[in-house]
Amino acid sequence: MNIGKNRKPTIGDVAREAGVSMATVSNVINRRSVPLTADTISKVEQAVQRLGYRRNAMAANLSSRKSNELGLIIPNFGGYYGRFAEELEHQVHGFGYHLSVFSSNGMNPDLERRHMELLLQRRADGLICHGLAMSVDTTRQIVGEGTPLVIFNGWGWPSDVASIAVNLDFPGASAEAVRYLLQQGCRSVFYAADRLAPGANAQREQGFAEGVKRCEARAVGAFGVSDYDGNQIEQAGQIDQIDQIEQIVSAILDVGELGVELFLDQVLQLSDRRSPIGIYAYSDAWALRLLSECHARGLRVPDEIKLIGMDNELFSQASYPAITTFDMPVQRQTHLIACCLLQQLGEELAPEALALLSEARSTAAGGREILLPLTLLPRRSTELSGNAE
Amino acid sequence: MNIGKNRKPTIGDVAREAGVSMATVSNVINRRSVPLTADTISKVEQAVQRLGYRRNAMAANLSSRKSNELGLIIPNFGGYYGRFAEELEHQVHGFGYHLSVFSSNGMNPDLERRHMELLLQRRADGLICHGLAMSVDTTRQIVGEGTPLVIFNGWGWPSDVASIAVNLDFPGASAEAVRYLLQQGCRSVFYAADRLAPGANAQREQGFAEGVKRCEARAVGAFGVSDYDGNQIEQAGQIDQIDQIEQIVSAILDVGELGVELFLDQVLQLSDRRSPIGIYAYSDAWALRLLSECHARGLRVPDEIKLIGMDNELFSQASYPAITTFDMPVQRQTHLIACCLLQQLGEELAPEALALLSEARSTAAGGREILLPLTLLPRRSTELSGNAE
DNA sequence: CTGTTAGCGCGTTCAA
DNA sequence: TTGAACGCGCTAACAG
Repeated sequence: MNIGKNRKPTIGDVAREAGVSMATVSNVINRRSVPLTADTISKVEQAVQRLGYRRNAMAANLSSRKSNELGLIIPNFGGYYGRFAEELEHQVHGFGYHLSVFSSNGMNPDLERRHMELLLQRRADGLICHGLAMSVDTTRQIVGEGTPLVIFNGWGWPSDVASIAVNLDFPGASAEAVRYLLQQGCRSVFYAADRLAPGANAQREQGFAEGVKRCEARAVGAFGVSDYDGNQIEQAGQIDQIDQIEQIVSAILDVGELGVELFLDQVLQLSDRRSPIGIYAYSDAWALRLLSECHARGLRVPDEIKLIGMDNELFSQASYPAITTFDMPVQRQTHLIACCLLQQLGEELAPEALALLSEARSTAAGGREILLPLTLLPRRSTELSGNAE
Repeated sequence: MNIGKNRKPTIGDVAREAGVSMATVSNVINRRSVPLTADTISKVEQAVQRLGYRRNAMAANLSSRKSNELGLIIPNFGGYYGRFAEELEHQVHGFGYHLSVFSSNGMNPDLERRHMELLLQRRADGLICHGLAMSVDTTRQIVGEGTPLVIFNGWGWPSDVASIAVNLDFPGASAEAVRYLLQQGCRSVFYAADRLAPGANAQREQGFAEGVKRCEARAVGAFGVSDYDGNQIEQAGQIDQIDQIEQIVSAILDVGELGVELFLDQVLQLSDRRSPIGIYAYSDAWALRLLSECHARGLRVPDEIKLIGMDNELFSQASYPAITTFDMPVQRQTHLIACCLLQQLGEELAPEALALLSEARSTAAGGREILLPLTLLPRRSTELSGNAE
């Protein structure tokens, strides 16, 4: 069973053992389209079995100039990103690709760089990266040309470095959070930001501000004073129960920096307390911490405070009361990403996949920044009449 | 800057560009120990720069018969396992190794098999696997000999397939959970099992049962009737406040199968309700769900129900009341694993690392199953006088 | 110090 | 169908 000293059996060993040529062995192993005798096949397979042969991927890849490997770089393995990785792995596997997943440990630029360098040295066929901590220039320099790069949840990447970006619509979701909080009776709304978090906080802030502005415009419009913007008014038409709003108190506070206690202090101070306070948090994790702090202070959720999170983590449903949050369309996102990348790699996509892709592209900014909507999942933490706690 | 059509520059191109030989280029790139003229080095480096050369890892690995790659297979990317992966990556990188992480998606045997096969085809230098879903025989057949395999959180692996196992002491922790709950005044204790979970549930069950038995023995011993086991008595000596226990109600119930509602129903039915009920859950996730259900029923935690989880997830601290749980010594575990593996790969370990390793080995069962203790983190959910809720 | 050369294990011709 | 031969890009001896 052993050939030499410690050497693993090669295709040549198998050929000798089976009494055929190396080419034949290769053909059998790779299930080529060349016609092969059933006898030959079984001879080879038996030899493979006897010798315990396993193909050497490095040699195969070197020879065929293709690694069938895709690289994924995410900030961490938890929650959304973890689900993302698992789903994407599944998707690309259907096309014969492997996915190597690396965490940049909270968007550490050095780690990002290192992982990316490794993937390129391994001649990965394609790269999928979270909006990176590295500068555009650095990234451009590293990835150069030749290796397709798809960005997800990253904004403003020039086309010469990333072919496309598939993003979640955090701005839209944030505006929706504001709208929903107001609709549920809040007259003061706050965004619990986390500016150091490895995610799209800026997009959330922008969307939050936008949402506030939009509602104010609508309120003003209802009073016949002026309007903010024709288009905005149109969208504000969705806001049905807040016609009487005169003034909305709103603010963006960095809970990451303040901590939940100081954050809540400021929130309570800024709001007039004559209506429930709405808090939209950067993530479910922050929402949970805030919820806990409310409990500790005897602030009733959702009666006095209404909470919205983001990510639909398992614990947001398991907490008490369950936290309203946004569902992340991980599957749609990974599917689109896989399609984009595989297309660039010259794979044959199914017609429906192509249709989906071109549809998504058509609605994208410049065809290069696809935006996927998030779905609000209303739960107890934002209910109107608080039965909960 | 471009050589041919689409070909990436090779070491040969660099050599030509720099006016030196391929071997010299290789020496410069790999920072060999051979002495090199500063002039030569700069010539090569400039050529590398000009051409945008990047070493081809596949060719290098093929030639050197070493991949510098370690493979890690975990059931999922979340929580403990995610932290584990990141930490291990960090550890092995110090020795020039890369870590490729794969999730088996909740211990799917097919995925495990596929990932393992891939890693072996890539000629990974070593494997680190969570106690696998695959049978021992299957694993033995796949991994064969030649590639060192270290198991973590897996029990009963024969030495011919895995060189060593580095496990967390779930049995010990579970016994400790029982002891602690009783000490905190509980007279009925339950283990909320999850038999389908991709983790060491059996070990927890065993430890729980052991813990109960131990305490009963101690109680009986206190009444001078008989004892369970000399050694057990000795250990039971740690239990200081429960000498008067006459009878402990205890049970193991599969919350994964029952769901939290039915589980709690049964718990309430089985216990006499004259003292707080202690519940030790398979994981923090289950503990949180149970906590939520308690809230919903108006059961006060920790006054009426005391809860212990496992994993020290972020949310267990952020929930209300904060959940008592066990801290996982991720760093110690990954460090030991890295040391074991690197030693087998012939790397030079630091003396202190070697000392640590041999010490851990000496206390291990047969020297091949290292057991790492978990630390209980007492929090509000098990406090004596319940201020919380 | 530097250059030459022979593999590493496999894929892919192209005649036979 | 098969077999021999070349190339993938690099490393490792050894020879200068």
